[in-house]
Amino acid sequence: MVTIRDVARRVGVSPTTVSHVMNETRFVSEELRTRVYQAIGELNYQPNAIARSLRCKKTQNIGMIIPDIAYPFLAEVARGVEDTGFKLGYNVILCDSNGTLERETACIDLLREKQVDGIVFVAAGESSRHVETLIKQGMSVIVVDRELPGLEVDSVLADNLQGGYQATEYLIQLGHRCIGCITGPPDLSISSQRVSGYRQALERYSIPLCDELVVTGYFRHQEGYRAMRELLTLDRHPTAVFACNDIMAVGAIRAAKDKGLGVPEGIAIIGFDDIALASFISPRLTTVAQPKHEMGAIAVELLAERINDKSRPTKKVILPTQLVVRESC
Amino acid sequence: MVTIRDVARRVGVSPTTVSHVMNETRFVSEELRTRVYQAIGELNYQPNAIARSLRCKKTQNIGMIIPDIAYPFLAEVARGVEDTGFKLGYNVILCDSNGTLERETACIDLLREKQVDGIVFVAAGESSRHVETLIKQGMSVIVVDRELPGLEVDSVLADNLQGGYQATEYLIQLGHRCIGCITGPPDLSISSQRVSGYRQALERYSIPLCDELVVTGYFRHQEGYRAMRELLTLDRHPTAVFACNDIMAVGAIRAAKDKGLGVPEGIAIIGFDDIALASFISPRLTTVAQPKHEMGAIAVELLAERINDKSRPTKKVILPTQLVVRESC
DNA sequence: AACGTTTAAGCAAACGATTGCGTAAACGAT
DNA sequence: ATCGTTTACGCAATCGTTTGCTTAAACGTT
Repeated sequence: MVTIRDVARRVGVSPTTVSHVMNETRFVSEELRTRVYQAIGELNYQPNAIARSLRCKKTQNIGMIIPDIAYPFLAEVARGVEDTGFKLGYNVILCDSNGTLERETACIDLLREKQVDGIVFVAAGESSRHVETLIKQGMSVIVVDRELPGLEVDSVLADNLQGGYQATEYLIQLGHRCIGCITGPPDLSISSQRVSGYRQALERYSIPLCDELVVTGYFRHQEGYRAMRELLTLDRHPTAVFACNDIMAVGAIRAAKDKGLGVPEGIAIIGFDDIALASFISPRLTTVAQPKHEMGAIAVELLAERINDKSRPTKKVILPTQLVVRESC
Repeated sequence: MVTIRDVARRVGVSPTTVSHVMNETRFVSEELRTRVYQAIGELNYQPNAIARSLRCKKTQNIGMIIPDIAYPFLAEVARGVEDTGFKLGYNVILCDSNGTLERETACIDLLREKQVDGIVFVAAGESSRHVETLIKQGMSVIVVDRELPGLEVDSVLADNLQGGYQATEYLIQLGHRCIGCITGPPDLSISSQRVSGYRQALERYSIPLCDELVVTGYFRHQEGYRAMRELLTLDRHPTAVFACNDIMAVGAIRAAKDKGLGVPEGIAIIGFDDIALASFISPRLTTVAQPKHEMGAIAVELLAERINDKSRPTKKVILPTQLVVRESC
């Protein structure tokens, strides 16, 4: 491995000077500067980020803990994180928590050992204990797509309440009066917020809400499928369904069709997220879009701010959702 | 920050001893050992991986360069990588190359600076120049889902030829004689291999192949859509289409339906990859499955082998594909 | 000519771990 | 009692940078 010392030796200067020309951190004569750069080129020298990190006490790495990188919504958020992380000079260490608290804790420990400058956190559940201690220990953290109640922490998420309202209102405006809802995990506020939006819309239009029309689907295809079947066994089954994310909507459409119900003729279905495939499946999925890439981008920006100023007051940014009308309703 | 020295001081021993009890790298008396562990607990000490990396010249980090983490197939491979990386004690630094050679090179440089122990590489194109120099410089590399011609490098990929053959043969066995093919980027061998499989199957069953039935789709939804429209304008349009990946198949189904053609009644469509959503969309997608998670897992295993033995001969593992019959044909 | 000031660069100590070598104490053998 | 061995641990160098403190040389002022 070629080190800064090798470069220095070849030019006939001290490592100090080489360091200074590379970082432009103090004046070096034109002549030396060019000679240093030349030597760097000739030796194909690349600075050792590990050594620098040790000395400077920052790694320019951030961790990203997410429950499942193969979950389309998260993958797109991750793209945003990686993208603007790259722009801001950070690399991201990916940690898949598999949705379990256990792995989550293991990831946190690993990332601490690796001395990441900050952590982008999409929690598995909504338990905030470990995040709390993490922050107390001085780690910079940004929480994405989660509400960790009672925790002073930067966060970014979509306006799930509004989104749920938009979805439901749209269904109501189409004339539906019996509207089902397939929720995510009940302990996730992003899910319950969407459901609240659903309830508020019903209330606003004086439609009585009926508990058996709300069934939990845990944000997974299979569960969307199962939940829809359940809804369809109801004596007076819904004419429209709000699925709290797109992949459950896909599962729900599947279930409807399996029962001989066309979408949207037989039953209307609206999703949430607006994943890439939404506009291509059949029927094209009407859904509520979250600004996924932007969420990732803002997350990293907030995190960078926090890293550079531990004492700035926490921010919580809530991004608007947008109804995307296609064919499934 | 609490260092190994703090622990040593509190126990009244040298840092050496603390290091040795932590790494179990030489005998330390039972009594000291427990006292050290106790101090570690009390101080909430966590070793600094950066310092260790500097000294030991390995980081236990691997880089993963991929064109797009939001591409479902790659996301699932990435899960495999992250998963078994975790098991083998590696963290993965995610680098999205955006499919451009430029970003790819930038990622490589960054990862070298960060001193990763190895790189999991899903190339944007099939240019092997930078990978070649990377390897020459002593970096451990595993190439996934790509063939880099004329390069001595470990690699893992599915048997795309077989997969293309399976898909096409299945269509033929269903009675189709006029079969279209929507390909990936022409310069990607994984795509051209699938097309070769397609051609071989036609040949095997003595079906004349017709060039206008083969149109390039670049592996993207929109292109799948566009390509299908193109196929449907043909005088004698195909009765079945092999799309070289699932998301193009989804786009193709969309295009067929937009033309009033039902799937599979009007036209049969088969995909490739078997992404998670494939079994839930309508119609359920018949496709050729790649062992995505396994590919990621094997990639990391091979990479770990290579890291531990630079001189072992290169391996190229080719995983079998599997026809998954559902409803779209 | 003597002395301060500026300019351009080097010395050496960090950063926090690991590890080859050395050593004091205890023990056993003669 | 002497000497070799074993046991259980410490010393200090090292990994490759960065950076506070110095310094030699050049220059300007009186």
